[in-house]
Amino acid sequence: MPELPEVEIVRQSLDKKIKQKKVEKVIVRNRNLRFKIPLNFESSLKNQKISKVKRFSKYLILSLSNSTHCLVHLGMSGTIHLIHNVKKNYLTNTSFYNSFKLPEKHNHVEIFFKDFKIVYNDPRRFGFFQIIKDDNMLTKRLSYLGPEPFDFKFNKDYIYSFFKNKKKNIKNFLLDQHFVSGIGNIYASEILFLSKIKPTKKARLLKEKECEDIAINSKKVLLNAISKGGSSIRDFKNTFGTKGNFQKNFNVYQREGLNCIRFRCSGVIQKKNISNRSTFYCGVCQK
DNA sequence: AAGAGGCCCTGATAGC
DNA sequence: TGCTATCAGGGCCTCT
Repeated sequence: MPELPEVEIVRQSLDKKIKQKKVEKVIVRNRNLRFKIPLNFESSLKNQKISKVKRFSKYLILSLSNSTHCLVHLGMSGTIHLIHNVKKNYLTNTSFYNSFKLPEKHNHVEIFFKDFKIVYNDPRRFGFFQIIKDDNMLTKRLSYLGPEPFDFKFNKDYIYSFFKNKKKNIKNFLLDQHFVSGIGNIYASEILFLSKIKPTKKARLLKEKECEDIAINSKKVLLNAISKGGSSIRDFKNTFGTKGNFQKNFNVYQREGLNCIRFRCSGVIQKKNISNRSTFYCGVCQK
């Protein structure tokens, strides 16, 4: 489900809702996520105020009033649902919230606030929750990640020099969080399409101009996705239950066999497995 | 050290 | 209808 733009959408709606709110109760129904949720997880959250909801790459960070952090990753299939006290829903204008029905299964973590709760649902359980002791530990925990595409460090020179002597193909590098963080399988294909680069091209063969295009188009694709509310394939919704719209803007992803949208290009969109992830590209205009 | 591949897990869908 | 195989937006671990 979530690449950087989807996580950012969740962050925005979550921050609006729980900033400065106190956690009243925590229920963990299944501790077996990617990492086992420790037994003291509940007590580390309870009675803490959420000072802010932040995000880095695909990680959500709930910063708590005692300067610890709750690090959250949604994995492939994690979603966060906002559930209001039912009684109050009839009295207030909440069609907004009611549009997001809580699934029946896989609600692993519930965090209660005064008059609502947030529920973490994750069928595949690739996501996780971790308590991080302080800012230093948080920095350490995330230090393996490369710059986000928005970072000024993610520029032509960085990319070009990183790719020196690298034998892997460019598609794999866009997915490599050590190189750049936040891009996932959908947006990797989209970025390469805009950059007119074939996903199987070896990284060390990229020209400086192509590296520059990657820097520019990575920002462009992700920012555009955020502005459209993320991509709602497989029903991604933000915490309020509103669907994103970016999937209507896919140029190549899930468009196998359809015509290339590029002006005067006669190509047809191809689908190819690269390291077991499906990859879409135009066989004609991406070189 | 870089790179390839397997694995964690459930659910939806396609094909027989 | 019911079986099996394949695929899904991520990332960690191991092996070479």
